[in-house]
Amino acid sequence: MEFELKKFDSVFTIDCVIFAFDAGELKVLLIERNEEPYKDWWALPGNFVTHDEGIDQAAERILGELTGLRDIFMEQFHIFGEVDRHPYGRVITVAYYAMIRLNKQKELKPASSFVKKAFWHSVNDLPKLAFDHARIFEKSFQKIKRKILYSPIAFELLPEKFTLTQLQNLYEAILGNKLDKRNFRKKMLNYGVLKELDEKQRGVSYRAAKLYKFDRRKYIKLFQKELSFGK
Amino acid sequence: MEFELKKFDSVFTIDCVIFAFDAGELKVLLIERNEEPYKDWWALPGNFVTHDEGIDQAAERILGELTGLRDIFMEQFHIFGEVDRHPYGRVITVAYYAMIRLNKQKELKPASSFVKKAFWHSVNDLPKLAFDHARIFEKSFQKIKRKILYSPIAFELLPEKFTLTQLQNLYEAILGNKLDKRNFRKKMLNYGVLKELDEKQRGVSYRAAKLYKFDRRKYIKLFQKELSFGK
DNA sequence: ATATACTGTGTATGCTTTACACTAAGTTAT
DNA sequence: ATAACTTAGTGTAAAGCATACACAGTATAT
Repeated sequence: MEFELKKFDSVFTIDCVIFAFDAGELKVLLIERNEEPYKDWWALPGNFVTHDEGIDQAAERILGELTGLRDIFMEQFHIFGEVDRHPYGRVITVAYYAMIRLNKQKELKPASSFVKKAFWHSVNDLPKLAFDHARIFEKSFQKIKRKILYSPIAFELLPEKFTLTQLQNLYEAILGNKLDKRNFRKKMLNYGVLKELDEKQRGVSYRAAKLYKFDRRKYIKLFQKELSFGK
Repeated sequence: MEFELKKFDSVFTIDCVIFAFDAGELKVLLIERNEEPYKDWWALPGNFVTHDEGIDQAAERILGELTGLRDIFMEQFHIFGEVDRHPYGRVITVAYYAMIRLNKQKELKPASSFVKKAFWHSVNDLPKLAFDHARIFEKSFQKIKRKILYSPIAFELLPEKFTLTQLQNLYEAILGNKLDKRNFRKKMLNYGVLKELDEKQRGVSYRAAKLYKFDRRKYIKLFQKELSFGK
C-alpha cells in the first residue's frame, strides 16, 4: 500500500477496541503492524474507510480483514479528530468497540499483509501502542466501566452458560475492585435477567457450581424501565 | 461556495444540536439554508470541516459562523456515515450537542451567506429537516433524555438562579411526562447539588418562589460517587 | 476418611422510592 | 378590605433496595 499525501487531506479510518474475557482476565485484541508508520508496533485493529462504504460496514470489513473476526456487532463510541494524530496528515478516526465471547470458531487469522499477527492482551498489561491508540483504548475502557453499572453488557463476554462466580469475576475485572459475594448474587438475581439452568459446571476439581443463562427478553423489559425517572 | 464533486470523495462535516429552554418549552436551534442542496429548508447548523482544524474547533467555528453563538461547550455524540446521506457524494458528519442558557448576549446573528436566519424551534413541533437531520436530532434527544437521568445536565439550560418549579418543568419537558412535586423536590434537594438562596423570584403574579443555584463543587463529588457499583 | 477448595445462603440496618392532598402566601379584582 | 385566585411549600407510611458481615455444605482428589 502506497500513501499519497494529497489524499490525506480528509481521510477517515476506523479503529476497533474488541474486548473479551479469558482466564479471569479482561483482554483486548491488538495487531502487530506490518506497515509504516509504526511498523512492528502493536495497535488497535484499524484501517482506512473507502469511498463507497458506510462506516458501520467499513468497521466490520476492517476488523474481519485484520483479525479474521466476522459478524461482530460493534458500536461506535467516539471520534478522534485532532489535526496531528497521524504523522502522515490529517486522519480522523471513528472508534468502535465490541465485547465478544471467545470460542473455537473465533480464531484469529489476519487476511491482510498489513498485519503480522493479531493477539489478545490483558488490559492490565498493555504494550506501548501506535498513534494515539492508548488514548482510544482508555476512552473505550472508561465507557464500558460506566456502562456495566447500568446495563448488563457483561453477558456478551461470557460463554452462553456461566456460573455466578464467573460473572462476578468479570465484574471485578472490569470495575477493578472486589465485590461481596452475597450482595452480588442478590443483586444480579434480583434484576431478573438470569435464567437458572438444570445443569452444573463440568470438568472442575471440587464442587461444581450451577449454570445460568442470560434471559434476553427480560433484559429488554429491564432496559425500558431503566429509562424512567420515577413519578 | 462551489461544490467540486471530486473533493466529496471523503468530506466531513459537523452538525450541531443546540438545546435551550424557554417559555416552558425545550427548543432546538435551526437554520434556514440559503444554499443548495436543500435551499430554503430548515436544518441543523452544520458545515464542512477544513483540512487544518481539529473537529472540536471546527464545531465551534461552524456554530459561530452560522448562528452567532460563541464559546459554547459542545460534546460530540455520534457519527453518521451512511453512503447516501448527502445527495452530492459521500459526506460523513460528526454530530455535536450542547445545552445552553438563553440570555440577551446570546443573540442569533448568522455571519454567513449560507444561512438566511437562525431560529429556536420547539422540539415538539419541528419542521421537516434537510438531509438526515431529523435522525440526527432524534439521536441527540434520546441522548439527553438518558443523560438527564443520571447527570444534572438540566442546570445548563436554566438561568443561574431558578425555582424548583422551573427545574421540574424542565425535567418534564425533556422526559415527556409529569412528575410528582413533593417527590421531585425531595430527590433534587437530596442530591445536595442545589444551594438555596436568600432570594425570591421577582416580577411574577401570585406568590413568588425561592430561588436556587446549582452547586458545581458538590456536583463533582456526586459524579464520582455515581461511578461505583457498591460493595 | 480426610483435606481441599469452592458453592451457596440470611438477616438486621439504614437509605431511597413511591403514593398521595392540603394549607400557606402572595397577587388581583371588586 | 375582602374575596378569589394562583402557585408555593410541606409529611408520612409502606415497600423496596443497598450494605455489612461469616459459616456450613458439597464435590473432588488422594
